[in-house]
Amino acid sequence: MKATFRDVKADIMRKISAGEWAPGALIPNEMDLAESYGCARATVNRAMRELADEGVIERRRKAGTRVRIAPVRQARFAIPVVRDEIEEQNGEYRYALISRSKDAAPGWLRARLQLPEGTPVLHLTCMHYADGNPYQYEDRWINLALLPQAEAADFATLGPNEWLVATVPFSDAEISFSAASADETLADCLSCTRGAALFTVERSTRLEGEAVTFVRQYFRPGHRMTTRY
Amino acid sequence: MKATFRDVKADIMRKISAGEWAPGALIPNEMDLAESYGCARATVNRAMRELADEGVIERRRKAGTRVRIAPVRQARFAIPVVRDEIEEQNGEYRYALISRSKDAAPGWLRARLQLPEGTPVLHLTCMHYADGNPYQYEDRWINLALLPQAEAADFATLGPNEWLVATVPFSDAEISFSAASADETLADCLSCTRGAALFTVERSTRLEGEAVTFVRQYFRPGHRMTTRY
DNA sequence: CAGTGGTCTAGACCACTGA
DNA sequence: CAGTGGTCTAGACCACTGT
Repeated sequence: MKATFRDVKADIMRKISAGEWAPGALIPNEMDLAESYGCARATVNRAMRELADEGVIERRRKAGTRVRIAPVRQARFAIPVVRDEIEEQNGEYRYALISRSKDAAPGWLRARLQLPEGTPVLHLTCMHYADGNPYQYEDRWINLALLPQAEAADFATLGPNEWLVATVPFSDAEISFSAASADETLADCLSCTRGAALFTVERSTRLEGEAVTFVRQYFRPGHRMTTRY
Repeated sequence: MKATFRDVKADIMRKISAGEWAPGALIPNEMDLAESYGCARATVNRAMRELADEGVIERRRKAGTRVRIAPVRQARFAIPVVRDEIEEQNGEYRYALISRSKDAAPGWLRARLQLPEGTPVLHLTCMHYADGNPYQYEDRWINLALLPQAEAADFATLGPNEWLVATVPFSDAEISFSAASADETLADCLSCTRGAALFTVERSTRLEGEAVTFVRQYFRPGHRMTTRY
Protein backbone atom coordinates (compact mmCIF):
# COMPACT_ATOMS: atom_id res chain seq x y z
CA MET A 1 0.00 0.00 0.00
CA LYS A 2 2.91 2.34 0.60
CA ALA A 3 3.34 3.99 -2.78
CA THR A 4 6.70 5.44 -3.82
CA PHE A 5 6.90 8.36 -6.20
CA ARG A 6 7.84 5.87 -8.93
CA ASP A 7 4.70 3.86 -8.26
CA VAL A 8 2.60 6.98 -8.42
CA LYS A 9 4.29 8.16 -11.59
CA ALA A 10 3.88 4.78 -13.26
CA ASP A 11 0.25 4.53 -12.27
CA ILE A 12 -0.55 7.98 -13.58
CA MET A 13 1.21 7.14 -16.83
CA ARG A 14 -0.77 3.93 -17.05
CA LYS A 15 -4.05 5.75 -16.53
CA ILE A 16 -3.11 8.18 -19.28
CA SER A 17 -1.89 5.52 -21.70
CA ALA A 18 -5.00 3.46 -21.09
CA GLY A 19 -7.13 6.46 -21.96
CA GLU A 20 -8.61 6.58 -18.47
CA TRP A 21 -7.48 10.18 -18.34
CA ALA A 22 -7.85 11.48 -21.88
CA PRO A 23 -5.81 14.32 -23.35
CA GLY A 24 -7.08 17.57 -21.95
CA ALA A 25 -8.71 15.93 -18.95
CA LEU A 26 -8.27 17.34 -15.47
CA ILE A 27 -6.32 15.12 -13.09
CA PRO A 28 -7.31 15.10 -9.41
CA ASN A 29 -5.36 17.47 -7.24
CA GLU A 30 -2.33 16.46 -5.22
CA MET A 31 -4.13 16.14 -1.91
CA ASP A 32 -6.77 13.79 -3.30
CA LEU A 33 -4.19 11.69 -5.13
CA ALA A 34 -2.03 11.49 -2.03
CA GLU A 35 -4.97 10.17 -0.11
CA SER A 36 -5.96 7.65 -2.76
CA TYR A 37 -2.40 6.36 -3.10
CA GLY A 38 -1.94 6.40 0.65
CA CYS A 39 1.17 8.56 0.56
CA ALA A 40 2.26 12.09 1.37
CA ARG A 41 1.45 15.00 -0.88
CA ALA A 42 5.18 15.57 -1.49
CA THR A 43 5.40 12.12 -3.02
CA VAL A 44 2.61 12.82 -5.46
CA ASN A 45 4.18 16.19 -6.14
CA ARG A 46 7.47 14.67 -7.17
CA ALA A 47 5.78 12.17 -9.48
CA MET A 48 3.70 14.89 -11.12
CA ARG A 49 6.62 17.30 -11.38
CA GLU A 50 8.65 14.74 -13.28
CA LEU A 51 5.76 13.99 -15.60
CA ALA A 52 5.40 17.71 -16.23
CA ASP A 53 9.13 17.98 -16.99
CA GLU A 54 8.77 15.17 -19.47
CA GLY A 55 5.95 16.99 -21.20
CA VAL A 56 3.22 14.47 -20.40
CA ILE A 57 1.08 16.73 -18.27
CA GLU A 58 0.65 20.45 -17.81
CA ARG A 59 0.31 22.05 -14.40
CA ARG A 60 -1.02 25.45 -13.46
CA ARG A 61 -1.69 26.82 -10.03
CA LYS A 62 -5.33 27.10 -9.21
CA ALA A 63 -6.25 25.62 -12.60
CA GLY A 64 -4.91 22.19 -11.70
CA THR A 65 -3.16 19.52 -13.71
CA ARG A 66 -4.23 18.36 -17.15
CA VAL A 67 -3.06 15.70 -19.59
CA ARG A 68 -1.36 17.55 -22.42
CA ILE A 69 -3.42 17.65 -25.59
CA ALA A 70 -0.38 17.55 -27.82
CA PRO A 71 2.15 15.71 -25.74
CA VAL A 72 5.53 17.36 -26.10
CA ARG A 73 7.73 14.54 -27.25
CA GLN A 74 11.30 15.28 -26.48
CA ALA A 75 14.54 13.45 -26.92
CA ARG A 76 17.77 13.84 -25.05
CA PHE A 77 21.14 13.42 -26.62
CA ALA A 78 24.48 13.02 -25.02
CA ILE A 79 27.03 15.21 -26.79
CA PRO A 80 30.27 13.34 -26.33
CA VAL A 81 33.81 14.29 -27.21
CA VAL A 82 34.72 12.46 -30.41
CA ARG A 83 37.39 10.36 -28.73
CA ASP A 84 34.92 9.08 -26.14
CA GLU A 85 32.30 8.43 -28.78
CA ILE A 86 34.72 6.19 -30.67
CA GLU A 87 36.26 4.49 -27.69
CA GLU A 88 32.84 3.66 -26.29
CA GLN A 89 32.26 1.57 -29.39
CA ASN A 90 35.61 -0.09 -28.72
CA GLY A 91 37.15 1.67 -31.67
CA GLU A 92 40.75 2.78 -31.82
CA TYR A 93 40.86 6.54 -31.90
CA ARG A 94 43.35 8.54 -33.91
CA TYR A 95 43.56 12.29 -34.40
CA ALA A 96 45.36 14.38 -36.99
CA LEU A 97 45.74 18.12 -37.45
CA ILE A 98 45.36 19.22 -41.05
CA SER A 99 45.83 22.95 -40.90
CA ARG A 100 46.23 25.76 -38.44
CA SER A 101 46.15 29.49 -39.04
CA LYS A 102 45.63 32.71 -37.15
CA ASP A 103 43.54 35.41 -38.78
CA ALA A 104 40.96 38.07 -38.27
CA ALA A 105 37.50 36.48 -38.07
CA PRO A 106 35.81 36.36 -41.49
CA GLY A 107 32.52 38.17 -41.92
CA TRP A 108 30.22 35.14 -41.73
CA LEU A 109 31.83 34.06 -38.48
CA ARG A 110 31.67 37.55 -36.97
CA ALA A 111 27.99 37.71 -37.83
CA ARG A 112 27.34 34.26 -36.47
CA LEU A 113 29.14 34.80 -33.17
CA GLN A 114 28.54 38.53 -32.85
CA LEU A 115 32.22 39.35 -32.81
CA PRO A 116 33.64 42.85 -33.36
CA GLU A 117 35.61 43.51 -36.55
CA GLY A 118 39.21 42.44 -36.38
CA THR A 119 38.73 39.81 -33.66
CA PRO A 120 41.65 37.39 -33.94
CA VAL A 121 40.68 33.76 -34.32
CA LEU A 122 42.53 30.50 -34.55
CA HIS A 123 41.29 28.36 -37.42
CA LEU A 124 41.95 24.64 -37.20
CA THR A 125 40.94 21.81 -39.46
CA CYS A 126 41.47 18.27 -38.36
CA MET A 127 40.44 14.66 -38.77
CA HIS A 128 39.27 12.01 -36.37
CA TYR A 129 39.69 8.35 -37.24
CA ALA A 130 38.09 5.23 -35.84
CA ASP A 131 40.07 2.04 -36.37
CA GLY A 132 42.03 3.80 -39.05
CA ASN A 133 38.95 4.82 -41.01
CA PRO A 134 37.88 8.43 -41.46
CA TYR A 135 35.22 9.23 -38.89
CA GLN A 136 34.83 12.97 -38.70
CA TYR A 137 36.23 16.11 -40.29
CA GLU A 138 36.35 19.05 -37.89
CA ASP A 139 36.43 22.70 -38.92
CA ARG A 140 37.12 24.72 -35.78
CA TRP A 141 37.35 28.43 -34.99
CA ILE A 142 38.53 29.67 -31.60
CA ASN A 143 38.15 33.24 -30.37
CA LEU A 144 41.68 34.31 -29.43
CA ALA A 145 40.47 37.52 -27.83
CA LEU A 146 38.83 35.37 -25.18
CA LEU A 147 41.19 32.42 -25.17
CA PRO A 148 44.67 33.75 -26.01
CA GLN A 149 46.23 30.66 -24.50
CA ALA A 150 44.85 28.65 -27.42
CA GLU A 151 47.64 30.08 -29.56
CA ALA A 152 50.23 28.37 -27.42
CA ALA A 153 48.38 25.04 -27.29
CA ASP A 154 49.74 22.15 -29.25
CA PHE A 155 46.90 20.93 -31.38
CA ALA A 156 49.13 18.51 -33.23
CA THR A 157 48.53 15.78 -30.69
CA LEU A 158 45.47 16.89 -28.71
CA GLY A 159 42.22 17.66 -30.53
CA PRO A 160 40.72 21.13 -30.04
CA ASN A 161 37.59 19.44 -28.77
CA GLU A 162 39.38 17.87 -25.83
CA TRP A 163 41.53 20.93 -25.21
CA LEU A 164 38.44 23.11 -24.98
CA VAL A 165 36.55 20.76 -22.70
CA ALA A 166 39.51 20.80 -20.33
CA THR A 167 39.99 24.56 -20.55
CA VAL A 168 36.43 25.88 -20.63
CA PRO A 169 34.53 23.13 -18.88
CA PHE A 170 31.08 24.63 -18.54
CA SER A 171 29.56 26.86 -21.13
CA ASP A 172 26.34 27.44 -23.05
CA ALA A 173 26.00 26.15 -26.54
CA GLU A 174 23.73 26.28 -29.53
CA ILE A 175 23.84 23.14 -31.58
CA SER A 176 22.29 22.39 -34.92
CA PHE A 177 22.06 19.32 -37.10
CA SER A 178 21.83 19.25 -40.84
CA ALA A 179 23.08 17.51 -43.96
CA ALA A 180 25.79 18.69 -46.32
CA SER A 181 27.26 17.54 -49.61
CA ALA A 182 30.91 16.58 -49.59
CA ASP A 183 33.04 19.05 -51.52
CA GLU A 184 36.44 18.16 -52.92
CA THR A 185 38.26 18.61 -49.60
CA LEU A 186 35.72 16.69 -47.58
CA ALA A 187 35.54 13.86 -50.11
CA ASP A 188 39.28 13.63 -49.99
CA CYS A 189 39.58 13.62 -46.20
CA LEU A 190 36.65 11.34 -45.54
CA SER A 191 37.49 8.97 -48.42
CA CYS A 192 34.11 9.34 -50.00
CA THR A 193 32.74 10.49 -53.32
CA ARG A 194 32.16 14.15 -54.03
CA GLY A 195 28.57 15.06 -53.36
CA ALA A 196 28.08 12.33 -50.76
CA ALA A 197 25.52 13.29 -48.11
CA LEU A 198 27.21 13.96 -44.78
CA PHE A 199 25.53 14.30 -41.43
CA THR A 200 26.72 17.63 -40.05
CA VAL A 201 26.80 19.18 -36.61
CA GLU A 202 27.40 22.86 -36.02
CA ARG A 203 27.93 24.24 -32.57
CA SER A 204 28.69 27.67 -31.20
CA THR A 205 29.72 27.96 -27.59
CA ARG A 206 29.47 30.92 -25.24
CA LEU A 207 30.89 31.68 -21.85
CA GLU A 208 28.99 34.36 -20.01
CA GLY A 209 27.67 35.77 -23.25
CA GLU A 210 31.02 35.86 -25.04
CA ALA A 211 31.55 33.59 -28.03
CA VAL A 212 34.29 31.09 -27.32
CA THR A 213 34.31 28.84 -30.33
CA PHE A 214 32.44 27.69 -33.40
CA VAL A 215 32.78 24.26 -34.94
CA ARG A 216 31.44 22.34 -37.90
CA GLN A 217 31.75 18.59 -37.74
CA TYR A 218 31.20 16.51 -40.87
CA PHE A 219 30.69 12.82 -40.26
CA ARG A 220 31.57 10.01 -42.62
CA PRO A 221 28.74 8.93 -44.94
CA GLY A 222 26.21 6.71 -43.24
CA HIS A 223 26.77 8.08 -39.76
CA ARG A 224 23.73 8.09 -37.50
CA MET A 225 22.97 9.70 -34.21
CA THR A 226 20.47 7.62 -32.25
CA THR A 227 18.53 7.93 -29.04
CA ARG A 228 15.41 6.73 -27.32
CA TYR A 229 12.64 8.67 -25.68
CA MET B 1 20.08 33.78 4.31
CA LYS B 2 17.24 31.40 3.50
CA ALA B 3 18.57 29.57 0.49
CA THR B 4 16.14 28.03 -1.98
CA PHE B 5 17.11 24.96 -3.97
CA ARG B 6 17.69 27.29 -6.92
CA ASP B 7 20.11 29.37 -4.90
CA VAL B 8 21.97 26.28 -3.82
CA LYS B 9 22.06 24.90 -7.35
CA ALA B 10 23.30 28.18 -8.77
CA ASP B 11 25.97 28.54 -6.12
CA ILE B 12 27.25 25.02 -6.67
CA MET B 13 27.34 25.66 -10.41
CA ARG B 14 29.24 28.87 -9.79
CA LYS B 15 31.79 27.14 -7.61
CA ILE B 16 32.31 24.53 -10.31
CA SER B 17 32.51 27.02 -13.17
CA ALA B 18 34.94 29.16 -11.20
CA GLY B 19 37.16 26.16 -10.71
CA GLU B 20 36.71 26.25 -6.95
CA TRP B 21 35.61 22.66 -7.20
CA ALA B 22 37.66 21.16 -10.00
CA PRO B 23 36.59 18.20 -12.12
CA GLY B 24 36.95 15.05 -10.08
CA ALA B 25 36.87 16.91 -6.77
CA LEU B 26 34.74 15.69 -3.91
CA ILE B 27 31.90 18.00 -2.95
CA PRO B 28 30.93 18.26 0.73
CA ASN B 29 28.12 15.98 1.76
CA GLU B 30 24.50 17.05 1.94
CA MET B 31 24.44 17.59 5.69
CA ASP B 32 27.42 19.90 5.66
CA LEU B 33 26.15 21.84 2.67
CA ALA B 34 22.72 22.20 4.27
CA GLU B 35 24.34 23.67 7.34
CA SER B 36 26.55 26.06 5.38
CA TYR B 37 23.65 27.27 3.24
CA GLY B 38 21.38 27.43 6.26
CA CYS B 39 18.71 25.23 4.74
CA ALA B 40 17.31 21.72 5.11
CA ARG B 41 19.08 18.70 3.69
CA ALA B 42 16.14 18.05 1.36
CA THR B 43 16.76 21.42 -0.25
CA VAL B 44 20.40 20.61 -0.94
CA ASN B 45 19.32 17.18 -2.12
CA ARG B 46 17.01 18.60 -4.74
CA ALA B 47 19.67 20.98 -6.02
CA MET B 48 22.23 18.21 -6.27
CA ARG B 49 19.81 15.74 -7.79
CA GLU B 50 19.03 18.17 -10.60
CA LEU B 51 22.70 18.81 -11.22
CA ALA B 52 23.27 15.09 -11.37
CA ASP B 53 20.40 14.71 -13.85
CA GLU B 54 22.01 17.39 -15.98
CA GLY B 55 25.27 15.51 -15.97
CA VAL B 56 27.29 18.11 -14.07
CA ILE B 57 28.04 16.00 -11.02
CA GLU B 58 28.11 12.34 -10.18
CA ARG B 59 26.70 10.92 -6.99
CA ARG B 60 27.31 7.60 -5.33
CA ARG B 61 26.17 6.42 -1.96
CA LYS B 62 28.89 6.23 0.58
CA ALA B 63 31.42 7.54 -1.97
CA GLY B 64 29.86 10.99 -2.03
CA THR B 65 29.40 13.54 -4.80
CA ARG B 66 32.07 14.53 -7.31
CA VAL B 67 32.31 17.01 -10.15
CA ARG B 68 32.20 14.99 -13.34
CA ILE B 69 35.57 14.73 -15.05
CA ALA B 70 34.05 14.63 -18.50
CA PRO B 71 30.83 16.55 -18.06
CA VAL B 72 28.08 14.81 -19.96
CA ARG B 73 26.80 17.51 -22.24
CA GLN B 74 23.29 16.76 -23.30
CA ALA B 75 20.78 18.47 -25.47
CA ARG B 76 17.02 18.18 -25.47
CA PHE B 77 14.94 18.35 -28.58
CA ALA B 78 11.27 18.79 -28.94
CA ILE B 79 9.89 16.36 -31.52
CA PRO B 80 6.90 18.14 -32.95
CA VAL B 81 4.29 17.00 -35.40
CA VAL B 82 5.17 18.44 -38.80
CA ARG B 83 2.06 20.60 -38.93
CA ASP B 84 2.91 22.24 -35.59
CA GLU B 85 6.51 22.70 -36.61
CA ILE B 86 5.45 24.64 -39.69
CA GLU B 87 2.65 26.59 -38.09
CA GLU B 88 4.90 27.68 -35.25
CA GLN B 89 7.01 29.43 -37.84
CA ASN B 90 3.83 31.06 -39.14
CA GLY B 91 3.97 28.96 -42.26
CA GLU B 92 0.91 27.71 -44.10
CA TYR B 93 0.78 23.95 -43.81
CA ARG B 94 -0.40 21.68 -46.58
CA TYR B 95 -0.45 17.90 -46.70
CA ALA B 96 -0.72 15.48 -49.58
CA LEU B 97 -0.92 11.71 -49.79
CA ILE B 98 1.21 10.25 -52.56
CA SER B 99 0.65 6.53 -52.27
CA ARG B 100 -1.01 3.98 -50.06
CA SER B 101 -0.72 0.23 -50.13
CA LYS B 102 -1.28 -2.76 -47.93
CA ASP B 103 1.27 -5.54 -47.97
CA ALA B 104 3.19 -8.03 -45.94
CA ALA B 105 6.11 -6.33 -44.21
CA PRO B 106 9.29 -6.50 -46.31
CA GLY B 107 12.33 -8.23 -44.81
CA TRP B 108 14.26 -5.12 -43.80
CA LEU B 109 11.25 -3.75 -41.94
CA ARG B 110 10.55 -7.08 -40.22
CA ALA B 111 14.15 -7.19 -39.07
CA ARG B 112 14.10 -3.60 -37.92
CA LEU B 113 10.88 -3.87 -35.97
CA GLN B 114 11.16 -7.55 -35.00
CA LEU B 115 7.93 -8.48 -36.73
CA PRO B 116 6.91 -12.05 -37.55
CA GLU B 117 6.82 -13.08 -41.21
CA GLY B 118 3.66 -12.12 -43.00
CA THR B 119 2.74 -9.24 -40.72
CA PRO B 120 0.40 -6.97 -42.68
CA VAL B 121 1.52 -3.37 -42.89
CA LEU B 122 0.13 -0.20 -44.36
CA HIS B 123 2.69 1.67 -46.43
CA LEU B 124 2.08 5.37 -46.96
CA THR B 125 4.16 7.98 -48.69
CA CYS B 126 3.24 11.61 -48.38
CA MET B 127 4.42 15.19 -48.61
CA HIS B 128 4.27 18.10 -46.25
CA TYR B 129 4.43 21.64 -47.60
CA ALA B 130 5.19 24.95 -45.92
CA ASP B 131 3.82 28.00 -47.71
CA GLY B 132 3.43 25.90 -50.81
CA ASN B 133 7.06 24.78 -50.82
CA PRO B 134 8.12 21.19 -50.28
CA TYR B 135 9.11 20.76 -46.67
CA GLN B 136 9.26 17.06 -45.91
CA TYR B 137 8.78 13.73 -47.63
CA GLU B 138 7.39 11.05 -45.34
CA ASP B 139 7.76 7.31 -45.85
CA ARG B 140 5.53 5.61 -43.29
CA TRP B 141 4.84 1.99 -42.35
CA ILE B 142 2.09 1.08 -39.92
CA ASN B 143 1.72 -2.35 -38.29
CA LEU B 144 -1.82 -3.44 -39.16
CA ALA B 145 -1.65 -6.42 -36.83
CA LEU B 146 -1.52 -3.96 -33.97
CA LEU B 147 -3.52 -1.09 -35.47
CA PRO B 148 -6.10 -2.63 -37.80
CA GLN B 149 -8.16 0.54 -37.61
CA ALA B 150 -5.44 2.28 -39.65
CA GLU B 151 -6.80 0.54 -42.72
CA ALA B 152 -10.07 2.38 -42.38
CA ALA B 153 -8.48 5.76 -41.67
CA ASP B 154 -8.60 8.41 -44.37
CA PHE B 155 -5.04 9.49 -44.86
CA ALA B 156 -5.98 11.63 -47.85
CA THR B 157 -6.67 14.62 -45.65
CA LEU B 158 -5.06 13.83 -42.30
CA GLY B 159 -1.36 12.99 -42.12
CA PRO B 160 -0.40 9.64 -40.58
CA ASN B 161 1.70 11.55 -38.09
CA GLU B 162 -1.30 13.35 -36.65
CA TRP B 163 -3.52 10.31 -36.89
CA LEU B 164 -1.04 8.26 -34.89
CA VAL B 165 -0.52 10.91 -32.23
CA ALA B 166 -4.27 11.00 -31.71
CA THR B 167 -4.65 7.21 -31.76
CA VAL B 168 -1.57 6.03 -29.87
CA PRO B 169 -0.76 9.01 -27.68
CA PHE B 170 2.02 7.65 -25.51
CA SER B 171 4.61 5.23 -26.71
CA ASP B 172 8.33 4.56 -26.66
CA ALA B 173 10.42 5.50 -29.62
CA GLU B 174 13.88 5.15 -31.02
CA ILE B 175 14.88 8.06 -33.18
CA SER B 176 17.94 8.51 -35.32
CA PHE B 177 19.30 11.35 -37.40
CA SER B 178 21.40 11.02 -40.50
CA ALA B 179 21.94 12.39 -43.97
CA ALA B 180 20.75 10.89 -47.25
CA SER B 181 21.19 11.66 -50.92
CA ALA B 182 18.07 12.50 -52.87
CA ASP B 183 17.13 9.77 -55.32
CA GLU B 184 14.93 10.40 -58.34
CA THR B 185 11.68 10.23 -56.39
CA LEU B 186 12.89 12.43 -53.55
CA ALA B 187 14.40 14.99 -55.91
CA ASP B 188 11.11 15.11 -57.74
CA CYS B 189 8.93 15.48 -54.66
CA LEU B 190 11.19 17.92 -52.85
CA SER B 191 11.98 19.95 -55.99
CA CYS B 192 15.70 19.53 -55.60
CA THR B 193 18.52 18.09 -57.63
CA ARG B 194 19.30 14.39 -57.59
CA GLY B 195 22.01 13.70 -55.07
CA ALA B 196 21.19 16.70 -52.88
CA ALA B 197 22.04 16.10 -49.22
CA LEU B 198 18.87 15.71 -47.15
CA PHE B 199 18.62 15.77 -43.39
CA THR B 200 16.82 12.58 -42.45
CA VAL B 201 14.97 11.39 -39.38
CA GLU B 202 14.06 7.77 -38.78
CA ARG B 203 11.83 6.72 -35.96
CA SER B 204 10.40 3.44 -34.81
CA THR B 205 7.69 3.47 -32.21
CA ARG B 206 6.66 0.79 -29.77
CA LEU B 207 3.72 0.33 -27.49
CA GLU B 208 4.38 -2.09 -24.66
CA GLY B 209 7.12 -3.77 -26.64
CA GLU B 210 5.11 -4.16 -29.83
CA ALA B 211 6.23 -2.22 -32.90
CA VAL B 212 3.55 0.24 -33.96
CA THR B 213 5.09 2.16 -36.79
CA PHE B 214 8.29 3.07 -38.59
CA VAL B 215 8.85 6.31 -40.44
CA ARG B 216 11.56 7.97 -42.53
CA GLN B 217 11.29 11.69 -42.91
CA TYR B 218 13.39 13.45 -45.55
CA PHE B 219 13.62 17.19 -45.15
CA ARG B 220 14.14 19.71 -47.91
CA PRO B 221 17.77 20.64 -48.59
CA GLY B 222 19.17 23.10 -46.08
CA HIS B 223 16.88 22.08 -43.24
CA ARG B 224 18.37 22.40 -39.75
CA MET B 225 17.34 21.20 -36.38
CA THR B 226 18.56 23.52 -33.68
CA THR B 227 18.61 23.63 -29.91
CA ARG B 228 20.49 25.07 -26.96
CA TYR B 229 21.98 23.35 -23.98
C1' DC C 1 29.84 -1.71 9.38
C1' DA C 2 29.53 2.98 8.91
C1' DG C 3 28.89 6.92 5.83
C1' DT C 4 26.50 8.73 2.05
C1' DG C 5 22.76 9.62 -0.83
C1' DG C 6 17.57 8.24 -1.79
C1' DT C 7 13.18 8.71 -0.35
C1' DC C 8 9.14 9.44 2.53
C1' DT C 9 6.35 12.12 5.92
C1' DA C 10 3.38 15.57 8.08
C1' DG C 11 2.99 19.96 8.32
C1' DA C 12 3.62 24.65 6.98
C1' DC C 13 3.76 28.86 4.28
C1' DC C 14 3.86 31.01 -0.06
C1' DA C 15 2.87 32.38 -5.13
C1' DC C 16 0.14 32.41 -8.61
C1' DT C 17 -4.15 32.76 -10.94
C1' DG C 18 -9.05 31.61 -12.18
C1' DA C 19 -13.60 32.74 -10.83
C1' DC D 1 -10.38 35.50 -2.51
C1' DA D 2 -9.96 30.78 -2.46
C1' DG D 3 -7.92 26.66 -4.62
C1' DT D 4 -3.99 24.75 -6.60
C1' DG D 5 0.72 23.76 -7.17
C1' DG D 6 5.69 25.16 -5.48
C1' DT D 7 8.76 24.83 -2.01
C1' DC D 8 10.81 24.33 2.52
C1' DT D 9 11.49 21.90 7.02
C1' DA D 10 12.91 18.61 10.55
C1' DG D 11 13.07 14.23 11.20
C1' DA D 12 13.14 9.48 9.98
C1' DC D 13 14.30 5.12 7.82
C1' DC D 14 16.34 2.75 4.12
C1' DA D 15 19.66 1.12 0.25
C1' DC D 16 23.80 0.92 -1.37
C1' DT D 17 28.68 0.48 -1.23
C1' DG D 18 33.53 1.65 0.09
C1' DT D 19 36.67 0.42 3.64
